[in-house]
Amino acid sequence: MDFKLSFKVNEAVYLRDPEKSELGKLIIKSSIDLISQLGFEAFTFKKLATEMGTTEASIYRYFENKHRLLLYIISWYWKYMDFLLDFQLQNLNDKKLKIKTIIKLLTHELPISTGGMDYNIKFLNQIVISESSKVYLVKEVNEINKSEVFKPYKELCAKIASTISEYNKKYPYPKSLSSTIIEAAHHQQFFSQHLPRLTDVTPKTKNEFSCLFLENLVFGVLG
Amino acid sequence: MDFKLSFKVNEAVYLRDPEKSELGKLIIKSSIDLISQLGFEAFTFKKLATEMGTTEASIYRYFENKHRLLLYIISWYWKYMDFLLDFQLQNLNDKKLKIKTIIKLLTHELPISTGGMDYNIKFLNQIVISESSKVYLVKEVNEINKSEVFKPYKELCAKIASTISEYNKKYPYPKSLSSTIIEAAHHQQFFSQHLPRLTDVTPKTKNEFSCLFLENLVFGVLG
DNA sequence: TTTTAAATAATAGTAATACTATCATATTTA
DNA sequence: TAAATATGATAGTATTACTATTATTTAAAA
Repeated sequence: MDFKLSFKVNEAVYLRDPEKSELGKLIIKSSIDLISQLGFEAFTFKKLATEMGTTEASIYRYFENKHRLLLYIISWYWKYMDFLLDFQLQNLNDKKLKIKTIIKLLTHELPISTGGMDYNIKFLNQIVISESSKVYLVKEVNEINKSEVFKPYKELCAKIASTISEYNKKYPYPKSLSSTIIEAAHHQQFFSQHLPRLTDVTPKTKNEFSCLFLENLVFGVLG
Repeated sequence: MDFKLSFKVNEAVYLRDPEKSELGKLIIKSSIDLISQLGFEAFTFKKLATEMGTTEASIYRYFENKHRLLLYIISWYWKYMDFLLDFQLQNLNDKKLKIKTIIKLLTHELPISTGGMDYNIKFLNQIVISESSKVYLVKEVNEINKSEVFKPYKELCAKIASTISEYNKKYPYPKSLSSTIIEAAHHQQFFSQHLPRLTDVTPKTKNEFSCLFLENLVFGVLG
């Protein structure tokens, strides 16, 4: 099985499409490595350029600033999740199993053959957990939102919401529950790693914890 | 009723205790105003100093950097919430009502007579919603956590968790539910303001929405 | 194949940020 | 009254977050 995964990210996010050149793809790949290593605050275009053996100016031709670059990476991830969701939910008829599959997808490192994948998924996962909320928790959120760059997140959220509504037609908050489990999946994973007192994680449940908590939560509310 | 609210924030957060001088108190007050106005990313000590009519150097004598200052503000808020919680839960015997009170506290602008309060609570609230997760979503989280500066958050979380356990002794994830409702209270408020498609907010429910969603969620899981 | 256009590299430069250091002066405390 | 402490005023540095210019390489069109 030889294939390439590629997703079209909204043009407003970049100045030049990074998927369309080798340098562009290297920028994304290297950013994922470097952001996961340094954290978003310490990550700079200078460091990225040095790491890649190119210049700051070259990177600025692709992205206006590092926030846009992060937005690109996170958007890519949301599209990727959307794809995986379609892929894994197809042929599933059991509605409960559908929701369980969604929760597994949200709380585990993503499964994919490394063959078709240029980016380090383990690192991408860490970035999504620690940095994704920084793309919208900014003063300019309303401005940024106008260019529809948050669409992938909204679509993912809507898709999960429709699965929730399928499972329980009467539940009144499918979208809020959906965004809550996405966000909770991230912060429960973060907390269980770094601030375990904010969770009920135990050494034994370590890897399964966030998944178990969310399953209990979701089926608790939905019945 | 004439009183002053003041909470001891962990010494590791500051270089000099801002509660102990007029300049210190002005730093906190002005920071709350300026961060809520500019957002944390655009907020700098230079701008704060200019706003206050003092110098950068003076502010650096109180806080190592702006991240520590934010941590101070957020810690103060957590302690304040803890106090309000004690205050509002005292004499309440109905366990369901206790949880409802907690959710109201988390999802509404905080009620307090302006008399005893130096800080702008409306602004503080906006900061907590938009910026609070930035204090722990950093690469140095483990290092920072060693100095116990996240204790106020953990204690608040533990307090809410114990109320949850009181209500339903068998529920296995009181702390995770607690941190989840705290975080969800913030992001559902943020989303319903800025990215409403991620929620089920309606023009009619606007102000009550996050509260209603969380009540439904919590009593859904806890029975 | 040549011409042309586009992408990248190399280099330089600027304003702002995130600090650190020094010294004088004012204020408090011993 | 002396000594310690807090603040103000000023300066300075390394890094960040860009923008601009020109030369060189690579790719596309004629």
